[in-house]
Amino acid sequence: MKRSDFRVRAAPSPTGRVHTGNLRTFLNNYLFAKSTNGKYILRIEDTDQKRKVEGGIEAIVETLGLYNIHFDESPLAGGEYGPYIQSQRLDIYKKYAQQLIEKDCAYYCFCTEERLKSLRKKDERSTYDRHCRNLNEEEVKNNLDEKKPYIIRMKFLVEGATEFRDEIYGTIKVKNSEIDDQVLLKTDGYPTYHFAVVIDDHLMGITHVFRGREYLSQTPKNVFLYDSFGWERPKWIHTPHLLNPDGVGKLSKRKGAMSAVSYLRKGYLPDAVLNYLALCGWAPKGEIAKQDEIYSMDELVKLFSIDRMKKSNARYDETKLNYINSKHIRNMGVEKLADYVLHWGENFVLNTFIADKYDETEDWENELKKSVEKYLPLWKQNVDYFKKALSLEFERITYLGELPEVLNFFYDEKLTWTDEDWNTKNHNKEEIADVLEKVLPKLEGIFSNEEYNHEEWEKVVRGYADEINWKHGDLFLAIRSATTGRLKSPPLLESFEIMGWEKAKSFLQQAIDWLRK
RNA sequence: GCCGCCAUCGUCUAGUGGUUAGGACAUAUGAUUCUCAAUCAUAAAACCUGGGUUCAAUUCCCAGUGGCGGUACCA
Repeated sequence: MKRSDFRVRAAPSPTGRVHTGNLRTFLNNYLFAKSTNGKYILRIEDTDQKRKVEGGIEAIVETLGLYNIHFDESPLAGGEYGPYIQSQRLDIYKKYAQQLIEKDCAYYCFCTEERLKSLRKKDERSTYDRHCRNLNEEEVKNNLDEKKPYIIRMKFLVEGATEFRDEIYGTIKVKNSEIDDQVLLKTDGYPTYHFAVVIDDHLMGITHVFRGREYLSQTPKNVFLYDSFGWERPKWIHTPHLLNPDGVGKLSKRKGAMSAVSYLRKGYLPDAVLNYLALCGWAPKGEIAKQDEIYSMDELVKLFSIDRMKKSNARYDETKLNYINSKHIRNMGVEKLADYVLHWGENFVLNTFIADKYDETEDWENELKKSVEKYLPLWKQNVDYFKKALSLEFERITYLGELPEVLNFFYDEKLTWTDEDWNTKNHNKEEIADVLEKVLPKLEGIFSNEEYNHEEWEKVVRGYADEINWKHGDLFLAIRSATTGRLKSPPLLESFEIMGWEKAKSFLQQAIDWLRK
């Protein structure tokens, strides 16, 4: 088989939610498909009617699109192997279930749920007792004639063991006595996962079943079906899980998983999120790995290979994600980043996605929305000014959501302070006010001369600090608080040059008033 | 309970039958600096335990322990 013949599918339930964990699974599938030049297919597994959700498919496709993950075939894009939604394939499953009965690989079961429940005692083997396995033809016929509700179960092997190969975990062997007579068709006529997945993967020509490790010990059920039909087994690739930061359990929303949309809204770059996620459980070969671990999507596609996948689970670590994101932001450069930020504000923060229907909006999202509503028009008003302001801050942030706040003094007319915004360790507020009042005309002197330079500015401030016997740092800090409203900011001179002296002067005066009030 | 899988610094990982076990994030210290960030330098930090096999085991085998997953008319 040529690599370009590879067909890989993602098979989510249409819940509309894409969280960190499943985003990673989508990514792994995508990287494998693209790196082998194969096809990437989306199939919706909506066989549980209780969990059916309206619009969930659109939400998933939309979300992945935001990350530049696209499908070659899907319910929305179509393809030769449709329908790509399992609830639209019920006749197909019924037909193949009948075939299995004819082959004596499956049987009707009329057991009630109550009966099955009573079989399941805690701490004991809970496999089905195979009560209906040996009903004779007449009994089955009678029950069917009586319209008794029924299900169809696979007639799994009783003795021996099932062996199969996983591309990551190697040869797996499970005793057949461990495997239940899995239900294939439910009372409502819908197939179960293990049945539908085999039928569809076969019919859709899936060559590589790339899925989470939770299916590993269940795979013999799939093997049995492939073998019963006489179909060629696909290659199985089970991938380790992403665990909670504390290492307990699969990553859950409660313990740090965000929705895929929320990452973007908060101001993580799509490539940065994917960069991080790809590195969980996978690493490029030592010799070709980049020291800083920063990879673009293109690079990931080039480097990806399943023999570099780990077998063990990885923990989710937000600090590493933050590092990767800030690197991606820096690497982008101001020009490109400025465009992206404007796009981000409009299309990620202010926009409402289909996917938002399926996740609660967090408080920070509402607050971010408010501040972007306020500042985005100002940013857009003068893109050149925005780029200059951004150039001072973009290397100081970890995600874009910080921008409205850190850029505020470039845009606000008035600043507000609290006592914590001043370094009052060495000097009290009155002293600071007096000094600011004295330093103001000196600064004005500098900026009124168009020929001023960096040395001159430093000389004036330091000189005055010496004069009044202040530490240089204390004076810079006082000016900083006055003109930016914070104790931490980009370098002052550069900030003044961008915001203009008039604005800085106005802040100084406001600060003096505030300190004295 | 039973079954399957896994096990390198706090975290993500590289790597090996003989290595000073490498990198990244995070942490600490220092340099630089008007603060922050960045940068540079330095430090601390790991082969789960016990048996084998072997001249030699972190590496191979077995057991234990721990973790994850499965054991549904969920996927």
